[in-house]
Amino acid sequence: VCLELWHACAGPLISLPKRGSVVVYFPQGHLEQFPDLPLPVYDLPPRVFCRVVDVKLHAEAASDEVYAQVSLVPESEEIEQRLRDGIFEGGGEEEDFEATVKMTTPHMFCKTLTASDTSTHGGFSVPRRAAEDCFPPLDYTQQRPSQELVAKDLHGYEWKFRHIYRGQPRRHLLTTGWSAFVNKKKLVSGDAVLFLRGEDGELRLGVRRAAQVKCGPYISSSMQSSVESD
Amino acid sequence: VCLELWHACAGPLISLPKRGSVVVYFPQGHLEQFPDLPLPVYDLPPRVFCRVVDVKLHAEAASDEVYAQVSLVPESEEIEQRLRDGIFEGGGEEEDFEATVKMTTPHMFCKTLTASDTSTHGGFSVPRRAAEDCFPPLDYTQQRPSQELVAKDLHGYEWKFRHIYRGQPRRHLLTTGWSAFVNKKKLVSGDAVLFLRGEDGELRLGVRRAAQVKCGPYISSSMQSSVESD
DNA sequence: TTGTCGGCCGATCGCCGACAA
DNA sequence: TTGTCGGCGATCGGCCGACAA
Repeated sequence: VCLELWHACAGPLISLPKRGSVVVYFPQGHLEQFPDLPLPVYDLPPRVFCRVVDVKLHAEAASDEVYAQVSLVPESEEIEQRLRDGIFEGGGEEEDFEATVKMTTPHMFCKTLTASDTSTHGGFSVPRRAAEDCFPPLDYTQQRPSQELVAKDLHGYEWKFRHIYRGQPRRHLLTTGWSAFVNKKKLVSGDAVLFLRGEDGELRLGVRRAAQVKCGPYISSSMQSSVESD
Repeated sequence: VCLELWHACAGPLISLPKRGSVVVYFPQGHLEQFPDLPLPVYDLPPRVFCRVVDVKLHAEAASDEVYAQVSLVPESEEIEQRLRDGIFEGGGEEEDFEATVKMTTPHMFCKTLTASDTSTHGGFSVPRRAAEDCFPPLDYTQQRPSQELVAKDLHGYEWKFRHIYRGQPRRHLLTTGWSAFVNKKKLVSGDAVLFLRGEDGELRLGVRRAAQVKCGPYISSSMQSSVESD
């Protein structure tokens, strides 16, 4: 999974702990996901100091929803006590990925889809700055310059679009290929699409759904066995 | 869930134990569904004699796959021993539902879908006997007699079809409404559709997917807690 | 008896610039 | 600069009988 794309899709509010850092794990939050769990969990402490041994980035195959798999191992009581006393060694600092992305990957844009963008009547209207920043330059000497764009999503799947500069006044549009993308990703007006040009010039794209009723972040049970493994 | 329709969809190879009967439960088969189960399961006996206290019929909302929820309670050791000795009281007899259905519900048919049935080019060709057995009679004095059919699926959802008798030579067809059904149920050539007219004359329909790679029957963990409850 | 096809017509898709916010 | 619309050509869906398996 492309690191920059993952964070772009996750949005600025999401930050992840660094691998090797220490975080506080609240079993209660985990339990609320499994009210019927047949485990003897009544004596679990309210919080456990854990070392982050791995962070894996994923995306739902069906919805493209991004999530992270954070593997934890409980710290020894000794270290735990020192942490409790305020001696934070390798504490739970997080990476400010937005800032990093802005510096190393300036060629990115995110647009909230309009009714016209998602209707079957036409294509996608690309903001001028976005097209100039992220897409390969067109041959503006032609009357209606166009090219084929190829962009990979979080799963590595390649999407093809016809990018054309036309109309009076002139504007950038994605036409052929766009509706297929909207349909497959089940995008609706209000959702956002984002493009991102990597250092290598490779184009990537992702989606960010409009805010909706959510069930809160899912905490998988495989995390639990990591905790138990100590 | 309609009892006859459930068994029609399940097919002739599926039979269920009667409520109140005694069956042999193999924990091993259950465990294979949960290789990572964090339970102390090493001392489970290879088989447990159980009383069937309930049998509930269900169908997957997404795929219409039928499955049954069989609630078990372990028998006492005493009865278990008597059963072991060959004294079968209320043993695990099963209902031959196919035979019962054939007697009480003769108005049923099952057809494997052809390429033409599932193509977008046309509708569904109804076998003559099927239409005459299951559908309300048409007014054959008309040149192209037709009627609207309404049929409920396993979830109670009503599907509407235009049933027409036309062509040279004459044949029964389902036209308007058929493609919507094919799309929603994601039917492909090789799958089967089945119609069934109940005693009350009400029409029902179900699907039976073509044989494919399966993961074997799913054994839910709620069954487990029933076993544990003793 | 019924599976597939060509013909045909209407609905929808999707590309275009006009126009205005 | 860009969101929405009318126009319109191409494609597709879906109903029909012809024909043959």
